[in-house]
Amino acid sequence: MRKGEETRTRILDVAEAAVLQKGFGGTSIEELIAETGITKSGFFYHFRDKNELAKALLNRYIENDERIYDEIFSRARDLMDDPLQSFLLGLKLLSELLSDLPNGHPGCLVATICYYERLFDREIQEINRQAALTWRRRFRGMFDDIFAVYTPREHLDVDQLADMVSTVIEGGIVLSKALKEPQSLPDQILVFRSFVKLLFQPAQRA
Amino acid sequence: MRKGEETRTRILDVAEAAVLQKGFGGTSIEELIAETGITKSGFFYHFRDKNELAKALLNRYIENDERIYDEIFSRARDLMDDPLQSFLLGLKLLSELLSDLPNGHPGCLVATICYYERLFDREIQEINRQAALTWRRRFRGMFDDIFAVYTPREHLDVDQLADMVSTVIEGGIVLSKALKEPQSLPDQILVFRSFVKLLFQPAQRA
DNA sequence: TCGCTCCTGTACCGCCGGTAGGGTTTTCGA
DNA sequence: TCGAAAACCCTACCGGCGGTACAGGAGCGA
Repeated sequence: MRKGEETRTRILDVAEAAVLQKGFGGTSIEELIAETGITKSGFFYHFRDKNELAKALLNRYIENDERIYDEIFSRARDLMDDPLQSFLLGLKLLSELLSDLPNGHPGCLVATICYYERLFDREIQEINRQAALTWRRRFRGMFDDIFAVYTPREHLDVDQLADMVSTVIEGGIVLSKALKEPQSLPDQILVFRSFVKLLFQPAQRA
Repeated sequence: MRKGEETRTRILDVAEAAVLQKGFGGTSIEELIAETGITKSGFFYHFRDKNELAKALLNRYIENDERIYDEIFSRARDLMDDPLQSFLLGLKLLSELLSDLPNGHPGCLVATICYYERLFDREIQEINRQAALTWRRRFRGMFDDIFAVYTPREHLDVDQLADMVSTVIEGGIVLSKALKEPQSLPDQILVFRSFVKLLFQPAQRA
């Protein structure tokens, strides 16, 4: 029971790092069992096939992702009463967290799966879709709170505005990886932060 | 000569569609030769290995990508004298072009390769990096022109602002694919367009 | 007619995903 | 403490795939 969980976790750890570097197709099961110090039979005891590994990997990734967002934005809310200031602080904290990663963001599994769609069954694609929808709901809630207090200088759809957070993060990850500049991702988040600040700044200024 | 080029192009066409749907690892050479109606020997006559196929694919994709941006933004410049208005129009045209794709954007090869880095040699990674840097230079040039005329309401680094265009496009593609909502990508570009408009809007307004 | 481009055909190698099935140790609850 | 379930290991095998090797042939321009 306990031991099984641990081995399973170890496989997932190794697999996650490999998949984010080489994609699913580029990650072989034989390489995973070699690094985990397990046999092939042992692997297939835990996961029926590669698809089930992908599902477990994705679910764990999403869970962890949500936990991080929860922590950051609830801390921001504790420090700032105003919904706009709280959101802006959250973006700042997120940017700092990403800046502190020594090798940059390792990559997003949701994005990886997007570029692999045909290889996986509908269930995984649906998990992926739900993850993106959860992001939308999360940030939409924050923008709703902001709209209750502030009037934007430009009319924008709230869902699209909420999606912009995910867009900037996913796009920032891609750009960071392509450029081999880990700092790009946190920088892009701060640029987006400036845009949000601008959007809710009163039109008339002294 | 002529015939060879044609076959090569046909292989690349089939490969590009397959790679964007399943990634490189998920695309088998055997499947490519089956669809192209060629033999394995024929394939390896044109490409030494999968890595060379990837290189040819990437180079062709980037070339085509550049051509599209050239067309859109030069048309926008023809229609608008003002650099800001011209850029805003360009974003609009880009958004419309992407809206008209029946199945949404098929995916960006540069992003695909990012998530596959370890599978390819340094040369391909460098091509990828140069592509992202070319995007930066292109949009930086446009923002430089805008800064010559307008004063932004918030101080932002020009390179980071230029990168934001790529970020939004790449992120929009990922989100579009994850959500299975093709309209998200053009929508996100328009949200970004509003941000740019806001950034250069005079502080004082009637 | 020569030679080059552009292939086809055949045979083979080793890796990988996955299956099958038997055997062994570890763990934990009754 | 004992027994059963959990958590593996071992061996053998299959078919697909990336890639190699090499022989040969059709078409075509000089």
